Amino acid sequence: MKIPNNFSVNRARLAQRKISKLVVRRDVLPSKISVVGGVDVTYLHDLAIGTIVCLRFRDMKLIDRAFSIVKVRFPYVPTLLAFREIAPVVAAYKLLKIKPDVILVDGQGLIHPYRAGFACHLGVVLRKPTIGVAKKLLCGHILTWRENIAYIEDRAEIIGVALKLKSSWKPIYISIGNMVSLDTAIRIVRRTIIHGKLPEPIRVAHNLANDIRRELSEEFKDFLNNL
DNA sequence: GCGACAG
DNA sequence: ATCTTGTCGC
Repeated sequence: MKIPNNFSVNRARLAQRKISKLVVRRDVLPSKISVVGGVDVTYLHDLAIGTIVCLRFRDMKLIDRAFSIVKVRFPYVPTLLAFREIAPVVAAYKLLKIKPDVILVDGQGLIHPYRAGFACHLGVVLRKPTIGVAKKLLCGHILTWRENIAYIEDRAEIIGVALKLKSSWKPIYISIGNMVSLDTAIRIVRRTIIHGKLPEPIRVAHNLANDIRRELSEEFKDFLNNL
Protein backbone atom coordinates (compact mmCIF):
# COMPACT_ATOMS: atom_id res chain seq x y z
CA MET A 1 0.00 0.00 0.00
CA LYS A 2 1.26 3.45 -0.83
CA ILE A 3 1.14 6.63 1.13
CA PRO A 4 -2.40 7.98 0.68
CA ASN A 5 -2.22 11.35 -1.00
CA ASN A 6 -0.60 14.55 0.14
CA PHE A 7 -3.95 15.93 1.15
CA SER A 8 -4.54 13.15 3.68
CA VAL A 9 -1.06 13.49 5.08
CA ASN A 10 -1.46 17.23 5.40
CA ARG A 11 -4.80 16.80 7.14
CA ALA A 12 -3.19 14.31 9.50
CA ARG A 13 -0.43 16.80 10.33
CA LEU A 14 -3.00 19.51 11.07
CA ALA A 15 -4.89 17.10 13.32
CA GLN A 16 -1.69 16.24 15.17
CA ARG A 17 -0.95 19.89 15.74
CA LYS A 18 -4.39 20.30 17.37
CA ILE A 19 -4.09 17.08 19.35
CA SER A 20 -0.72 18.05 20.80
CA LYS A 21 -2.26 21.28 22.10
CA LEU A 22 -5.05 19.33 23.81
CA VAL A 23 -2.69 17.02 25.68
CA VAL A 24 -2.88 17.56 29.44
CA ARG A 25 0.54 17.01 30.97
CA ARG A 26 -0.54 17.07 34.62
CA ASP A 27 -2.11 14.37 36.76
CA VAL A 28 -5.86 14.26 36.20
CA LEU A 29 -6.53 10.77 37.43
CA PRO A 30 -7.44 9.08 40.72
CA SER A 31 -4.64 9.14 43.31
CA LYS A 32 -5.47 5.50 43.93
CA ILE A 33 -5.56 3.65 40.61
CA SER A 34 -7.83 0.63 40.71
CA VAL A 35 -8.01 -0.44 37.05
CA VAL A 36 -5.23 -0.27 34.45
CA GLY A 37 -5.93 -0.79 30.76
CA GLY A 38 -3.69 -1.99 27.99
CA VAL A 39 -4.18 -1.80 24.21
CA ASP A 40 -2.62 -3.44 21.18
CA VAL A 41 -3.31 -3.86 17.49
CA THR A 42 -2.26 -6.71 15.21
CA TYR A 43 -2.93 -7.38 11.54
CA LEU A 44 -4.23 -10.11 9.26
CA HIS A 45 -4.04 -9.13 5.60
CA ASP A 46 -6.08 -5.92 5.38
CA LEU A 47 -7.80 -6.40 8.72
CA ALA A 48 -6.76 -4.68 11.93
CA ILE A 49 -7.54 -6.46 15.19
CA GLY A 50 -7.71 -4.03 18.11
CA THR A 51 -7.74 -5.25 21.70
CA ILE A 52 -8.11 -3.62 25.08
CA VAL A 53 -7.86 -5.28 28.46
CA CYS A 54 -8.55 -4.12 32.00
CA LEU A 55 -6.42 -5.40 34.85
CA ARG A 56 -7.06 -4.80 38.53
CA PHE A 57 -4.13 -2.64 39.65
CA ARG A 58 -3.82 -4.36 43.01
CA ASP A 59 -2.92 -7.79 41.67
CA MET A 60 -2.81 -7.41 37.86
CA LYS A 61 -5.75 -9.77 37.47
CA LEU A 62 -7.73 -9.61 34.21
CA ILE A 63 -11.22 -8.23 34.92
CA ASP A 64 -12.49 -7.20 31.47
CA ARG A 65 -11.47 -7.33 27.83
CA ALA A 66 -12.81 -6.49 24.38
CA PHE A 67 -11.73 -6.51 20.77
CA SER A 68 -12.80 -5.26 17.36
CA ILE A 69 -11.90 -6.12 13.80
CA VAL A 70 -11.94 -3.39 11.15
CA LYS A 71 -10.52 -2.93 7.67
CA VAL A 72 -7.24 -1.04 7.54
CA ARG A 73 -7.86 2.45 6.19
CA PHE A 74 -4.40 3.94 6.50
CA PRO A 75 -0.90 2.63 5.66
CA TYR A 76 1.86 2.49 8.22
CA VAL A 77 3.76 5.75 8.02
CA PRO A 78 6.24 6.53 10.80
CA THR A 79 4.84 9.45 12.89
CA LEU A 80 1.30 8.72 11.65
CA LEU A 81 0.80 5.38 13.40
CA ALA A 82 -2.16 6.68 15.40
CA PHE A 83 -4.28 7.15 12.29
CA ARG A 84 -3.81 3.49 11.42
CA GLU A 85 -4.49 2.06 14.86
CA ILE A 86 -6.99 4.30 16.60
CA ALA A 87 -10.20 3.03 14.96
CA PRO A 88 -9.95 -0.62 16.08
CA VAL A 89 -8.89 0.46 19.58
CA VAL A 90 -11.71 2.98 20.09
CA ALA A 91 -14.24 0.43 18.82
CA ALA A 92 -12.94 -2.12 21.32
CA TYR A 93 -12.93 0.47 24.12
CA LYS A 94 -16.64 1.14 23.63
CA LEU A 95 -17.39 -2.53 24.23
CA LEU A 96 -15.81 -2.60 27.68
CA LYS A 97 -18.11 -3.06 30.67
CA ILE A 98 -15.44 -1.73 33.01
CA LYS A 99 -13.53 1.41 32.05
CA PRO A 100 -9.87 1.74 33.12
CA ASP A 101 -8.49 4.65 35.17
CA VAL A 102 -5.44 4.86 32.92
CA ILE A 103 -4.50 3.13 29.66
CA LEU A 104 -1.06 1.84 28.68
CA VAL A 105 -0.46 2.08 24.96
CA ASP A 106 1.96 0.11 22.79
CA GLY A 107 3.70 3.05 21.12
CA GLN A 108 4.89 6.59 21.78
CA GLY A 109 3.18 9.45 23.59
CA LEU A 110 5.08 12.75 23.62
CA ILE A 111 8.16 11.07 22.15
CA HIS A 112 7.01 12.15 18.71
CA PRO A 113 8.21 14.93 16.37
CA TYR A 114 4.83 16.69 16.70
CA ARG A 115 4.23 15.61 20.31
CA ALA A 116 1.24 13.61 19.16
CA GLY A 117 2.11 9.91 19.35
CA PHE A 118 -0.58 7.24 19.43
CA ALA A 119 -0.86 7.42 23.23
CA CYS A 120 -1.54 11.19 23.07
CA HIS A 121 -3.96 10.77 20.18
CA LEU A 122 -5.93 8.05 21.96
CA GLY A 123 -5.94 9.91 25.25
CA VAL A 124 -7.30 13.09 23.68
CA VAL A 125 -9.95 11.25 21.66
CA LEU A 126 -11.15 9.22 24.67
CA ARG A 127 -10.50 12.07 27.12
CA LYS A 128 -8.69 9.54 29.26
CA PRO A 129 -5.32 9.28 31.01
CA THR A 130 -2.89 7.39 28.75
CA ILE A 131 0.78 6.43 28.83
CA GLY A 132 2.98 5.46 25.88
CA VAL A 133 5.39 2.55 26.21
CA ALA A 134 7.59 1.82 23.19
CA LYS A 135 10.39 -0.59 22.41
CA LYS A 136 12.20 1.79 20.05
CA LEU A 137 12.94 5.49 20.07
CA LEU A 138 11.13 7.54 17.44
CA CYS A 139 12.88 10.87 17.99
CA GLY A 140 15.12 12.66 20.46
CA HIS A 141 18.12 11.24 22.27
CA ILE A 142 19.03 9.66 25.60
CA LEU A 143 20.57 11.96 28.22
CA THR A 144 22.67 10.89 31.22
CA TRP A 145 21.82 7.57 32.81
CA ARG A 146 21.01 7.69 36.52
CA GLU A 147 20.88 4.11 37.70
CA ASN A 148 18.70 2.47 35.08
CA ILE A 149 16.76 5.49 33.87
CA ALA A 150 17.57 8.42 31.59
CA TYR A 151 15.58 11.36 30.25
CA ILE A 152 14.81 11.64 26.55
CA GLU A 153 15.38 15.12 25.15
CA ASP A 154 14.32 16.52 21.82
CA ARG A 155 14.64 20.15 20.72
CA ALA A 156 15.55 21.30 24.24
CA GLU A 157 12.52 19.61 25.77
CA ILE A 158 12.25 16.59 28.06
CA ILE A 159 9.66 14.35 26.43
CA GLY A 160 10.07 11.01 28.20
CA VAL A 161 12.48 8.51 29.69
CA ALA A 162 14.40 5.39 28.74
CA LEU A 163 14.19 2.59 31.31
CA LYS A 164 16.60 -0.35 31.39
CA LEU A 165 15.09 -3.28 33.25
CA LYS A 166 18.19 -5.46 32.93
CA SER A 167 21.69 -4.29 32.18
CA SER A 168 21.86 -6.54 29.13
CA TRP A 169 18.44 -5.56 27.75
CA LYS A 170 17.59 -2.77 25.38
CA PRO A 171 15.64 -0.03 27.18
CA ILE A 172 11.94 0.69 26.84
CA TYR A 173 10.78 4.26 26.24
CA ILE A 174 8.08 5.79 28.42
CA SER A 175 6.26 9.04 27.64
CA ILE A 176 3.01 10.60 28.72
CA GLY A 177 -0.04 10.26 26.52
CA ASN A 178 -2.61 12.43 28.30
CA MET A 179 -3.71 13.51 31.77
CA VAL A 180 -0.67 12.11 33.58
CA SER A 181 2.65 13.62 34.63
CA LEU A 182 5.85 11.93 33.53
CA ASP A 183 6.64 10.97 37.14
CA THR A 184 3.28 9.28 37.59
CA ALA A 185 3.63 7.55 34.22
CA ILE A 186 6.99 6.12 35.27
CA ARG A 187 5.58 4.96 38.61
CA ILE A 188 2.63 3.23 36.97
CA VAL A 189 4.75 1.52 34.33
CA ARG A 190 7.25 0.29 36.92
CA ARG A 191 4.48 -1.15 39.05
CA THR A 192 2.85 -3.01 36.19
CA ILE A 193 5.96 -4.71 34.85
CA ILE A 194 5.98 -8.29 36.14
CA HIS A 195 7.22 -10.53 33.34
CA GLY A 196 9.66 -9.47 30.65
CA LYS A 197 10.18 -5.81 29.92
CA LEU A 198 6.67 -4.72 29.01
CA PRO A 199 3.86 -3.75 31.42
CA GLU A 200 1.41 -6.56 32.10
CA PRO A 201 -1.61 -4.78 30.52
CA ILE A 202 0.24 -4.41 27.22
CA ARG A 203 1.47 -8.01 27.30
CA VAL A 204 -2.03 -9.32 27.96
CA ALA A 205 -3.54 -7.14 25.22
CA HIS A 206 -0.83 -8.33 22.85
CA ASN A 207 -1.48 -11.98 23.67
CA LEU A 208 -5.22 -11.52 23.22
CA ALA A 209 -4.68 -9.90 19.82
CA ASN A 210 -2.43 -12.75 18.70
CA ASP A 211 -4.93 -15.38 19.90
CA ILE A 212 -7.72 -13.72 17.93
CA ARG A 213 -5.52 -13.48 14.83
CA ARG A 214 -4.65 -17.18 15.04
CA GLU A 215 -8.31 -18.14 15.36
CA LEU A 216 -9.24 -15.92 12.44
CA SER A 217 -6.55 -17.23 10.14
CA GLU A 218 -7.53 -20.77 11.14
CA GLU A 219 -11.20 -20.13 10.49
CA PHE A 220 -10.62 -18.59 7.06
CA LYS A 221 -7.53 -20.59 6.15
CA ASP A 222 -8.73 -21.73 2.70
CA PHE A 223 -10.23 -18.38 1.82
CA LEU A 224 -7.10 -16.49 2.85
CA ASN A 225 -4.79 -18.88 1.00
CA ASN A 226 -6.58 -18.02 -2.24
CA LEU A 227 -5.86 -14.31 -1.91
C1' DG B 1 20.36 16.62 -0.06
C1' DC B 2 20.75 12.43 3.14
C1' DG B 3 19.40 9.46 6.70
C1' DA B 4 16.28 7.94 10.24
C1' DC B 5 11.78 6.45 11.20
C1' DA B 6 6.67 3.72 17.06
C1' DG B 7 3.56 -0.73 15.19
C1' DA C 1 3.24 -5.36 12.30
C1' DT C 2 3.85 -9.97 9.26
C1' DC C 3 6.34 -14.32 6.87
C1' DT C 4 8.99 -18.38 10.44
C1' DT C 5 12.87 -23.15 13.33
C1' DG C 6 16.24 -23.48 15.49
C1' DT C 7 19.36 -21.32 18.16
C1' DC C 8 22.59 -18.08 20.75
C1' DG C 9 22.73 -15.90 25.18
C1' DC C 10 21.40 -14.60 30.01
